Amino acid sequence: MEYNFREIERKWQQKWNDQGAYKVSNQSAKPKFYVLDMFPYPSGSGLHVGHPLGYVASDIYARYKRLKGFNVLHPMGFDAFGLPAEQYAIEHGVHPAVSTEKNIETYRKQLDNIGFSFDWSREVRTSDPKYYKWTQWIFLQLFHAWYNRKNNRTEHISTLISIFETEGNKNHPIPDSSFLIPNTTSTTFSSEEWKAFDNQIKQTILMEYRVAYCGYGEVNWCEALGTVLANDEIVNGISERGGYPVVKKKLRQWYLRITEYADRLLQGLQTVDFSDAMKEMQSNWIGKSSGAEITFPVHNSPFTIDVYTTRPDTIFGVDFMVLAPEHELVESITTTEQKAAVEEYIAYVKSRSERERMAEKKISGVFTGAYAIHPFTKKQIPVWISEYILAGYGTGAIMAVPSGDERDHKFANHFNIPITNIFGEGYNGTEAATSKDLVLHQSDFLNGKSYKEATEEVINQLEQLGVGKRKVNYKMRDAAFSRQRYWGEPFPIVWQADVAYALPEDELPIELPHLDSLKPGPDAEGPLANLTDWVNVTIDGLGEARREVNTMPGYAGSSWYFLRYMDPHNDETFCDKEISKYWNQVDLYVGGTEHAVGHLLYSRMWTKALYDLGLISFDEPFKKLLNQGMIQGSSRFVYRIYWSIISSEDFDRNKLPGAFVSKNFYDGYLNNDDKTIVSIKYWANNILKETFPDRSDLGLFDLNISELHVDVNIVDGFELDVNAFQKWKPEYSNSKFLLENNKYICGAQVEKMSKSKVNTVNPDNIVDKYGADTFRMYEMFLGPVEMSKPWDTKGIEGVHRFLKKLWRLFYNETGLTVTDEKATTEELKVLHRTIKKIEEDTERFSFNTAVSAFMVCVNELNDLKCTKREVLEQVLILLTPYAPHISEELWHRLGKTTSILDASFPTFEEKYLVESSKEYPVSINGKMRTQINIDLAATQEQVQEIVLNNEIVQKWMEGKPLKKFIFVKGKMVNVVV
RNA sequence: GCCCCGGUGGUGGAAUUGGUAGACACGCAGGACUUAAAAUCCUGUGACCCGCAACGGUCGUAACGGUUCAACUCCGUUCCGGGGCACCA
Repeated sequence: MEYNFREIERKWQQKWNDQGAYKVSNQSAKPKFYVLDMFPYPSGSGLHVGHPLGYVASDIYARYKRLKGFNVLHPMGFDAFGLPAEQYAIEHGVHPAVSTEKNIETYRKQLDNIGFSFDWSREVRTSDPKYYKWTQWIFLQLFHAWYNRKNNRTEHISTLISIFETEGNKNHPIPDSSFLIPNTTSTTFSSEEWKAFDNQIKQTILMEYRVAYCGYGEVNWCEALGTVLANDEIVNGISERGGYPVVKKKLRQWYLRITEYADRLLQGLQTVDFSDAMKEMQSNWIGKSSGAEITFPVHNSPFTIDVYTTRPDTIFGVDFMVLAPEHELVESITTTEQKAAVEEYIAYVKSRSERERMAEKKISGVFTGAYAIHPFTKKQIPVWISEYILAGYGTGAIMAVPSGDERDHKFANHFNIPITNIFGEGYNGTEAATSKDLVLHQSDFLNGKSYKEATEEVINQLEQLGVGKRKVNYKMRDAAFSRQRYWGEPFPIVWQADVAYALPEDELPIELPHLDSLKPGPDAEGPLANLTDWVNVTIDGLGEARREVNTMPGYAGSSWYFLRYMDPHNDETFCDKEISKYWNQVDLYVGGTEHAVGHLLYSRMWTKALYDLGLISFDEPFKKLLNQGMIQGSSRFVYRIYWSIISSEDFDRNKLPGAFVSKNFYDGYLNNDDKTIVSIKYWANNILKETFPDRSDLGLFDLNISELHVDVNIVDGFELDVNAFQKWKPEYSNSKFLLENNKYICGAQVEKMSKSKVNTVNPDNIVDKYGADTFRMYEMFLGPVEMSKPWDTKGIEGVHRFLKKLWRLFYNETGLTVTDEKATTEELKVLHRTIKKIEEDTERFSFNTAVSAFMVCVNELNDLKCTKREVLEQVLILLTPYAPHISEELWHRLGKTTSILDASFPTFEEKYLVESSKEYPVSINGKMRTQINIDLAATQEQVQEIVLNNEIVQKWMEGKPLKKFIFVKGKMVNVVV
């Protein structure tokens, strides 16, 4: 009986599916466990071997927990809305709905091949109206909500209105402190004033408080994509997708007021089990810093400059000030003499694209001619502008302390600004003293004080003088929440006279209308603006209105999908509160780090808002996050000669065959190795002679070789399958190959796995060749899940061999060999050692070492010729999460009638691992010297005596006196002499 | 520039708390079976040295230094690779 994995796997996948073996109920006496994968975006190129890495890991854990007696929720779905889907549709001339459907089907098939235990009856698709009805609904809750800073809660907007009606907004200032009440110069209003405002003004004011709000702001506009991008969708100033230039543009945009949650998002990190790297990435993104805002009056002028600094203690070291070139005060304070220079500089900064400003690092700036007055010394401080100060951060102005800040120091040196040393010997005159451990000098009342003391003291002084205050600052901005796109959720919003009105909840979903052409609308609006019939509506009680034509961004649907899995078919609510109370937080969330500051922050914010509004009962969505590494592709290259030919008259270039040289020759060519170049040229000229026998005038003019990606699937290791290559690229079917050792050797490089680099490996091929169980175990065997590594199919044979070996523990040529005999102690030792190891390794997500442990176990049972049912059954259960198909098959072949999926995880029994005597490793001065067999019942004194009397030990001690005798963890001893 | 992670045989990687470095697998070499091949199985496999033997010695976890009876593991400095953030005050 051979291990026929194809038949076995097909059979069990079918059976499990038919029996609904993975269906999970919302009611169970068992404890719950929620294992979630980041759902994939179904791209046109299908799944590659990198995608399932995390899914295999989570599937193993989910199956393991099931064996451990948990009611496990392990769902899967598709993140089907968003820019990529729209672009794919545009490129392929197919409607997004159609191509998305097709891609999902491909993904589904590929996923099914691998034998995951997903409960597909709970599948969600963000582009399904039944799903996005609730995305829209949640949006409305956020629109109807405001963030109450007094109690740090998201509340319904009605509570804000009643506050306004009784006391105005004096206790709840507008979040944007520079916002002025329309037709006034005030930022506050009384209850009487509120009551007197007309509806439009009231709505404008309320908009300033809403959690989901609309505002005008500078956004990242991408002309080529015709849409706005979020900060985290831009890489180095160009769009992440497509690599198009991005410029600043003022547009009406929806935002989520995520900044109000900054502190809670930060504090929440302490309650969740994320990796330190992930936590750090998020807290860096939130970017909380504390310091002071200080006001500097401008000499001989009515203006003042507000700066934000994290080092107010260094205030006596201020030698100059710097404003962002875009700072609003620049024009007002610049002196007549400096006007020309400043204007020239501002023009220069404007002429530089965002890209250039980011890429370059040279020091530039110009003096405004103005002076600020130091709040304590009353000294005059020159005010400069420079592009290294950004208008968007802090106040857009700084007090520069060159002796304490590296960039300020370089700036001062560059422009010969004298530097005040406030750190005494701590500052060496050549580079800034950035350490916080230094004591202040030349700092008046702060002299001799440390960073901490001085900061306290100076802020108190500033506050007393009324020229500064303690200030906490965040780097994070509110999240842009609208896109000028088609393929996303429409907003349940209509506009009338510049006021946004929410559509009633019972009209949801606002379905995305069908659109044939996806070209952007007029005035930088999305494609929906073209659909005038849909856009213009008449609303009961409101009259004629215009629909919001933006759609929601990709992260809208993914910010709450983990809740929908709990109760996916509910038409009454997004997720029944009792049910979400049962499943509660996601116990294990598996996915890549690339979502660190996008999706993960947004879903954490949504969860907090929903929690505040009383809709769910927990405020952190993910208890434990496991980051899987990326599987990179290992690209292969061939090296083609470009024919540059000397000829006296025309010839048919089409007849020229492709000419490829093996890697060795290419290396020689790169290194300018004369011998290699001569031999390549000789070879190439021979090809010319063969191809054009009657043309002796043809000759190679210059050697020019370039590398070409070649499909990794036709390369065995590094050796190219020449025939397959010629089949793959028919234009090279008559190509010539310059071989080394009779082989064509390819070059290699580790790159991101992508279709364009033809280095993708389709899991279907691996599964077909070795089976899903082998594939699953091999993906784990590759290394720790968290680590990125290049895909390499080479070692897969070893894992496959392991499964065949396992099969032969049950079967030989004649049939089933399993017996009901009692297992020997030796055999039980092997079993229990394995139980312990598998349990420990699975619990700590060390799946690679677990796979190794299985291999050791089978090798040992094989050596013992173990055929005992008692042992083998338990091994199968252990193996189920890792290789479910073969386990289930053998389980049934042992005569079981119930599924192994419902077995329970074996209990480890210590007694089988207890030994009566053991080899004590003995080290002398920490160096391993020998092993001595000692009865475990021996006391420490007896062990010491035996060891010291040992011949070998005595030889090594060479008669030196014993200094110390150390027992190490009860398993070895160290003799110190 | 700053922050984080990492660097272990020919290769992927083990070593969970400072306690026998190199588990497991690939590759390679040799052998068994076979007419042959595939498949399978067995043996060897960090480097160097000594020797008839070995259950002998020395070195060895990027480099250097430190702490310790004992360091892949902790500390310091440097180099290299990967990722993140970026004139963020």
